[in-house]
Formats: sequence, C-alpha cells, structure tokens
Amino acid sequence: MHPTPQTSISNSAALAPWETSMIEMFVRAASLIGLPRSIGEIYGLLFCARQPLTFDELEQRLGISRGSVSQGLKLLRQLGAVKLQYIAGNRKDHYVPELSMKRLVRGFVRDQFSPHIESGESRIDQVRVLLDDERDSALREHALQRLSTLDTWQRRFQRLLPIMMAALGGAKFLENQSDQEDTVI
Amino acid sequence: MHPTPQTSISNSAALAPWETSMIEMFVRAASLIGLPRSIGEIYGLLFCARQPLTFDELEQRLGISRGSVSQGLKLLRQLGAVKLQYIAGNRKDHYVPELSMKRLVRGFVRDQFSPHIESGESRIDQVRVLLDDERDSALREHALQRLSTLDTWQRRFQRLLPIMMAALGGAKFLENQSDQEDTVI
DNA sequence: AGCTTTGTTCAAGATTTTTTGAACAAAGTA
DNA sequence: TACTTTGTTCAAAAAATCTTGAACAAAGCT
Repeated sequence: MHPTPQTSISNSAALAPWETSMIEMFVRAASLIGLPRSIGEIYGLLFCARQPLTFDELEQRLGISRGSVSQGLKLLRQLGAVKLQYIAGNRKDHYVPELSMKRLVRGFVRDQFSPHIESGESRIDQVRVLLDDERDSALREHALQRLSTLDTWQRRFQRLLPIMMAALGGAKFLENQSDQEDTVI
Repeated sequence: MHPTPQTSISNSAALAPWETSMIEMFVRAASLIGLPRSIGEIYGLLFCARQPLTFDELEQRLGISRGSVSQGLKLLRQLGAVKLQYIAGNRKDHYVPELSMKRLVRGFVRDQFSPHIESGESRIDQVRVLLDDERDSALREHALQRLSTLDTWQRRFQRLLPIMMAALGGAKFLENQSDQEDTVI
C-alpha cells in the first residue's frame, strides 16, 4: 500500500551541527522573551532552511511532537513570525520565517505587551476607587501620588513604542543615515 | 527588655484592598517581563508603602516565606529596583523602591538582556565555523546570508537601547518631587 | 461513500520554575 | 562567652508551564 515508506529519503535527516547551533541561539532568544523552547526550535529551523518547510518536516527534523508543532506554529502565526506559503500542487501547508526585524518586534509587542499595557489605565482607576476607603488620609494622599507615578510610567511606555518602531527601520525619515548598511542582509 | 514589641501596632496588618489591588498590578507586570510573582509582590508593597519597610514586614504583610523575601530582595537589589535605606539606631535593613522608570528599565535591561545580546556575536561566529562543514554549497551560501541577517538584528538592537533610554530620560518634570516625607516613625 | 492525508485539541505526563522552611552564618548585646 | 536578632542558602515540596500523543475534525482523492 505504501510504496514510499513514510517520508522520502533525506527529509527527516538529522540536523547538521551548524543547524543545531543556530537553532540553539533561537531557543535562547525565545526563552529570553518568555517563549517556550519548541517555539524557538521551530522558528530556528525555518530560519535555517532554504525552502519553505512543512508541518511534518518540522516535526521529524526537530524530533518534537505533532502537538508542539501545531501549537508552536499557531503562536508564531499569531505573532506574525511565520507565514504560510502556498505551493502549487501541494496540499500541505508550507511555512517561511518572517525576516523583518521590525515586523517581528511589532508582532511580539502587539500580541504580548500592548494588551496588558492598555488595560493598565482602568486598573489604576480601580485602585483609585478602592483608595477612597483608606482611613489614614496621609497614606491616602501618598498612594494617590504613587498612582500618578504609575500613570506617568504607562504613558511614557506608550510613547516609547512608536519611537522604538521608528528606530527599527520602517520609517526611513527617522533613520540614522550614517550607518546604513543594508547591502548584505 | 523590649519596650516596643518589635514593629509598632499596625505594621503586620493584613493588606488593605487597594494595596492588594496595586500589588496585583505589579505581579502582572513582573510576570510580563518574566519575573516571579514574589518579586512583583515585594516591589508592589514597597511601592505602596509610605515608609521604608523591613525584611520581616515584607514577610509578614505579604504572607510569604523568608526564603522568598530574601531571594526576591536580592534580585531586586541586583536590578536596582530596590534600595537599602539606612535608618539610624535600627539594625534591620530598610528598603525603598526605585521610582525612576529610567533606572528601572536600565537595570532590567542591563541585567537580563544585555548579557545575552552581547554573547551573540561570538555565537554567530561559532555557527560560521561549523558551517564550513556543510557540503551543499548553495545551502552554505544561504546560511551565511541568514547569519548576516542575524548580525544586522543584533546591531540594530544594540543601537536601539540608547535611543530607548534617551526617550525615557526626557520628562523629568512630572517626576515625584514631593516624596521627601520619609522620616517619621 | 470510504479511505487517506493533514492538522488541531486537550487531558495527562514530564519538565522547569518557584516557594518553602530548616540549618547555617554573621554580627550585635549582655 | 553565650544568647539574640537578622538575614542567607539550599534541598525538597509545590506550583506553573511545556510537551506528548491519542482522539477528533476537515478536506482531498478514488
């Protein structure tokens, strides 16, 4: 029934040493920003690969479970760190890594940071309300002060984001033209 | 022998609702940047407090273990997020929170990010070396390409940090200047 | 329709991280 | 010195997170 025994010859080949080493870097990077190892592995292998990879290539070459690949790709897609590439005459999904640092950062921030930041204002207000019950009026004043510090932090953070994104390149007008070596990438 | 029984009356009192709520925000924030709950709790309580707090006040009011307080304060000190305040005639260490957002961010980045980033260059070189053993020359060329992308990312990131810090330094005017009423009790 | 391929979901297992508390150290006090 | 206070360390327990794989769904093929 199965003329070809599962996957053909060299697709599930073991990783080359340089690939392992490269993937290790991404695993580190992932853990640095609080993402699980499997996510780093998947993105790392895609980053190494010369062609789009399929679900089962990821599973087999990395030696991780289908569940991990599925969930990993799901999150990476959500972050915009991985894109589906349609390949004619092939039913499988093929994935390629997003290579624009700016888009990677933006996706990560949008997905993992901004929601928390944005809910902050209402949380501060909530504390303000609770604070009305504090009997010690000096303490109450002090706490209001601290809340306004927190307010300031939030606003600063929000103002920071666009600046960061601009510095990462997309907005050419803000770019520093002295050290602009795009040649190699 | 001890006219004052340890800490005066209401120091190990249960947390007020507004304090709990405030601390909750810091716990969230901590987890957002990958720090354990206890760290958020400690910093949060210090942030609420009107006076410097001692080790055992933190332990008792938060209801966490001595080990957690000790390790938590250790890390917070390392990050520069908490400072020791010397109090005359008192053997205990008293802690106050760092309130400058810029210093908080800088401490965090210095401690948790920069080391990884800085070791990146040599890791990339290591992959380059391993890559010499790749037989498929087209793949080898492709991988070199990707490595240079990685290089670019690292450099951009490093250039980003000073920009961020500068953006955080600007608004001195809203900083809390009325927090000098520390002296009491 | 029935069979296969492709991918998702989720409960249970495995692993990692965090917390705890008892033993220890350091330094003040009497 | 012996005793107390204050804080640290670290192995083990607890909790949180990640991974696995089997059951399921969706869609193509014959």
